[in-house]
Amino acid sequence: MVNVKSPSVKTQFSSAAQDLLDWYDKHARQLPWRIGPQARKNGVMPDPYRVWLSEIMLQQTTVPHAAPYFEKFTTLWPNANELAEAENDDVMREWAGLGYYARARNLHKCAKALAELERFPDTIEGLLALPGVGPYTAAAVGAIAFDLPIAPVDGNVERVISRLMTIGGDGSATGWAADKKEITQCVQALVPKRSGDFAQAMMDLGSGVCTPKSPNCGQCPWAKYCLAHREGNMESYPAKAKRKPQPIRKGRAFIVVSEGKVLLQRRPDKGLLGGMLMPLSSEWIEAEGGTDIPFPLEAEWQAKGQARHVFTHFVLHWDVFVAHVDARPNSLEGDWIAMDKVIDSGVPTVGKKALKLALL
DNA sequence: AAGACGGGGGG
DNA sequence: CCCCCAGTCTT
Repeated sequence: MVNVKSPSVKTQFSSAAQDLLDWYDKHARQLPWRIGPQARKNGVMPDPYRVWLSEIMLQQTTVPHAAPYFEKFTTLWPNANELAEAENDDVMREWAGLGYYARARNLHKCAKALAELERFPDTIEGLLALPGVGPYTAAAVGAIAFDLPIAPVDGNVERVISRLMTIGGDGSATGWAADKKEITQCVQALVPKRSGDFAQAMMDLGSGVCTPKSPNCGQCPWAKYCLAHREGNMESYPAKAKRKPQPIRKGRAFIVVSEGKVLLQRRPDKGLLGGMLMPLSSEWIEAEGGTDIPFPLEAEWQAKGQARHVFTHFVLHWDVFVAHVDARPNSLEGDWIAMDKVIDSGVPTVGKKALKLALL
């Protein structure tokens, strides 16, 4: 256990933090939601709304994937009040493809909560009270938007600190929960006055230099402090989580086309792909052999192949069928979307795969 | 403490 | 193909 209060450790940490800031001043990524280090030194601070929006999008999501969504959202809804007044269907449609759709529902809920407040919460407790904002996001927004003296701890920070201090590597005796607590204490002890830039520097370092595999230690401002680097054992930190094999679920997609339009239905708010538009489908079941799934209506169903999609905890094998019918069946509720528009109508990626098989 | 919850990128 | 994720909420 590192004693973060010992004077010699404090001195080392202070020097390491400064080295990181110096590196960040030279190498900071330019990102759509970011105010660069030079501007921040001149007193320019980012709009908390944009910081919050970016951090929600960046949960379990890479910068290149999130960036175009950020541009679209801020164009459509430049502030929390505008987002609060949006139709929920529009918010869900624009989120389609980003994944973890509970984030989108919480995003809209949060915007409505923000619209009721006099100003954006600028304390950790205030931020934590917002829907969809957990310990990481509260710390990130607090530090980046308000320079609160706190360090957000995400996967990048865990990896960087794990290596810097050789905490929680393969074969750690203490267990990951205790290791993570120690990592959090360490990075908190490192936080300098420029806490917002420090937080962003840690993300840039983890993302571009202290990468999970083949870290670029030659470019790292912390190589001279890094205990894992000294051991030459960087990739043993942090310990890799053991992964369970994912079961296979099977089902059938039923793409119904009538008068040049395709039927989509909105899924219930709770659960997988909650609140999203999807083509008709059977249930997705873990089944041993073949599945005998009934069709939802009498028609000439044409088999179009199998869409495969990896979810968090299972793999879907989705047999896609299409039927062209003369009249819209009265028995089927939903939205009818023009065939040439339906692929980009706000359907999650798994639904897109099935629609492409059926229509292209 | 464990499970649910998407999707894409890299080697 | 297998690895890695810029987490939060529920149970």
